[in-house]
Amino acid sequence: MAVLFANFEPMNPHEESRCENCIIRELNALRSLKKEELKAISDAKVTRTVKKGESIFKEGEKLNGVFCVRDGVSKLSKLSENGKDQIVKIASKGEVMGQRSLIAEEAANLSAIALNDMQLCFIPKENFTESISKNPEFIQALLKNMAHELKLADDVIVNMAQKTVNQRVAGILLYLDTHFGTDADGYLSLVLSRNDIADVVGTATELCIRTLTKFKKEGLIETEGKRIKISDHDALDQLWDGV
Amino acid sequence: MAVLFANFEPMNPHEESRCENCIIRELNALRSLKKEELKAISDAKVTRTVKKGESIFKEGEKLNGVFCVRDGVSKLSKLSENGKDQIVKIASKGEVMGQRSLIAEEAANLSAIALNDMQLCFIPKENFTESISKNPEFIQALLKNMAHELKLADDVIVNMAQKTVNQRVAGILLYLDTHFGTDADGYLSLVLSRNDIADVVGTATELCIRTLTKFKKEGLIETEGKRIKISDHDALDQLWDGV
DNA sequence: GAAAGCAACTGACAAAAGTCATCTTTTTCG
DNA sequence: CGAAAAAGATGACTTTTGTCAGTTGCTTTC
Repeated sequence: MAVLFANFEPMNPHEESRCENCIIRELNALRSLKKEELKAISDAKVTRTVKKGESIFKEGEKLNGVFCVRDGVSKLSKLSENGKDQIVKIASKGEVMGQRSLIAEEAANLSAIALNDMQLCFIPKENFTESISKNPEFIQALLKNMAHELKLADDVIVNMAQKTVNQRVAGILLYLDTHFGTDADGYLSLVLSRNDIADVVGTATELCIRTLTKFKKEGLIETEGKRIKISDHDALDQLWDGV
Repeated sequence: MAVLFANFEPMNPHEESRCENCIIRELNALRSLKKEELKAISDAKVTRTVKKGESIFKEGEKLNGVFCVRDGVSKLSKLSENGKDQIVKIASKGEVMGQRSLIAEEAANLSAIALNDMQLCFIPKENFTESISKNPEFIQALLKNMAHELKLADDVIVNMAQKTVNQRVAGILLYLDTHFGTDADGYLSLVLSRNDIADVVGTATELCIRTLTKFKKEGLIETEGKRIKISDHDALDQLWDGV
């Protein structure tokens, strides 16, 4: 399985996207939040609309709550010292952004930017931390979750350090396929700019484009504008695995 | 500050290294473990000696406890699919290994190998998980800790993806300096093989050696056998920062 | 203390990745 | 709509990184 992000499993598309559902899904696999807590959180939340390209929060900012993605997709990136952005995570429906910062009581380490029009729920810090301090099951679920994310992060470190750009580009394509699926024509549903793909892979945009062009010539993918269709999934898998 | 590992702050060298201290230090900045719990853990622990080069645990293994480092240094690495080892962390006195796996209830993601002769305390799973389930302050300290490690891991991802081998070699030298200090002659106290340095940096041993040779010619470092002395700390800093 | 084995090192070359300039296509917006 | 801006694409070139083959030198061990 192509691990380029410390992400959660793909969401069941039939799942509802109400806020109650979203916080349960991300933070609370064990359904450990009590009814009253959900109600309290639900009442406190503020819904916000963010347009494509707009910033949700920036690295270094102090967050006073967490954002739950109701709809749309956001990239979480960090500016490296050489001036290039590195995309560390892609958050979509049902995922929560900012909880790491709240828990660690640190400023945000990443910037969040909307990749398309989004609907967000904002849950104030107080509601979030209250659940942490008062509900042991909730903390345990959170802890387990973080421990799992930490493993995935280690995997990403290994992949970034050891895989070639070729392999990592194959990886992001497979990732987009398993996590966001394809449209009616077989094209990857989540359309990223070449520049964003390069920022995920950690390479220059030109090399990213060249790599995609090469994949196209080799019959691994087809493209139409910025849209990409995977035509030889197995070959991409093998490329990723280094066969 | 050079972040090549998701590690903790350097340990105060005057701190005692009894087990009570070690688990407090790593997992329990808030001194949240109660006296009786410490006693119970202390009684249950098993001390073990591991010689240089020996394995402590291997990735894929199921751990039935955590290891606390009493003395010596261990590398935590993962074999990438292309057959190369990537060192993800260096654990030294006072640090705990294996807790991530226990918390996530997953097999070990990393292998631990002693870099020199070591003294370890083994704390059985039951003692560890009991503290987790019964002591809310303990979990909170752990959670906060994990959240912080996650931030560091993200930083490492960015560094591996965006920095050159040159910069990353400078980074590990600075890291070794701040975390393990120097001996009487000014040489870095923790002596790694060129191969291990390469495995931290994520490059080939030959390139790692060449880079060190270049640093030597440029007057950034001096070497004597495998020992390394930093002669121009500022220049290494600037290199790391990409100035 | 000699042989074996390993780690450090070097040269020569190949492959991968980055950069700069330029051109084309698509998208955005007044 | 049409101009301007942004994104995509490609060529030519440089730099970085990887690989293979081999030498040197240290250290371990019988």
